[in-house]
Amino acid sequence: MRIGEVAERAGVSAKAVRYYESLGLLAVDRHTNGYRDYDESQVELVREIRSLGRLGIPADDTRPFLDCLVSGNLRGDDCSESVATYSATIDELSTRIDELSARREALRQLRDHAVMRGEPLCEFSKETTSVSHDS
Amino acid sequence: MRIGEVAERAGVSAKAVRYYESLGLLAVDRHTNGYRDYDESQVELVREIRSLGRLGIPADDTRPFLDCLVSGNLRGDDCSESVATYSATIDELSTRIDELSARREALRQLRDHAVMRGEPLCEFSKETTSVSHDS
DNA sequence: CTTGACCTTCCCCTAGGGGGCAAGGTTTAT
DNA sequence: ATAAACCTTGCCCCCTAGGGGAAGGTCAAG
Repeated sequence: MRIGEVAERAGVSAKAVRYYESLGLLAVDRHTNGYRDYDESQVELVREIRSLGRLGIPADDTRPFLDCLVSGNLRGDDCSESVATYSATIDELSTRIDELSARREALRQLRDHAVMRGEPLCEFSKETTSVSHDS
Repeated sequence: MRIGEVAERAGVSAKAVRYYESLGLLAVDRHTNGYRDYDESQVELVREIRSLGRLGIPADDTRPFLDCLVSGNLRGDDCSESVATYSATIDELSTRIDELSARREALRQLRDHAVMRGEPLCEFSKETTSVSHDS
């Protein structure tokens, strides 16, 4: 099977498949004319990389799942290393979410203070102040 | 003033200062020997870029704040364009936080299902199952 | 004169590919 | 046989926000 068919069946671009290979995630045979030659199991591997990518797991961190599949397991997460990767990714996401939430809160304060300085001391501002949903 | 002093006083690296210039955020004079020559106000601009960066506002999006300062305002957010940038950044952060939260929830489900498959049908598993704080 | 601190430009690196180009292989239709 | 159409190959540049380092110019002090 050539790269175009693999890409289509896995739902990614041929460029992405070559990129995964460049990361060492796929060991690809070559035809006599230099074309890459894939088999069915590698379509599954590309799908695994892709679906983990959608979950925010970087391609470089998918090796446990790929090894798990290559070892004969039906699912990439049927190995303890894969589950550990899940947990590590969850922790990283939590850290990231906390950071972004703190930034958002800081920005809201800055914005509110700026708006207050911009509309200073309007005694009857209740009528003109927007009460709509805040962003 | 040369770049090293600007960098030190603004709390960034000289590389960062050159990078800001390459983005068109700073208009920098040159000495006769080719060295960049800065004045006090540009230290303030670099500080503004840096502090906005810490809030998650990309350097490229700091122009309203810099223009506001250059126009003579004491604060970079004393202009409506700056406040609009605050709001836009808040919205982007909210979108990003929602995405990450959804990913985290999906990962938790996958992890929990994987763990259940890995420890199948343990009738007296209550004693051995960890009750500690989940990650 | 030389050392050391500081400056300059230039190039490669990050994650995950996207876009594009020139060259060459394959297949099908005429 | 050949042309069109499509596929594949490698290669290079692009994105963040600079970091690291090379190769070399400039200046003050010893």
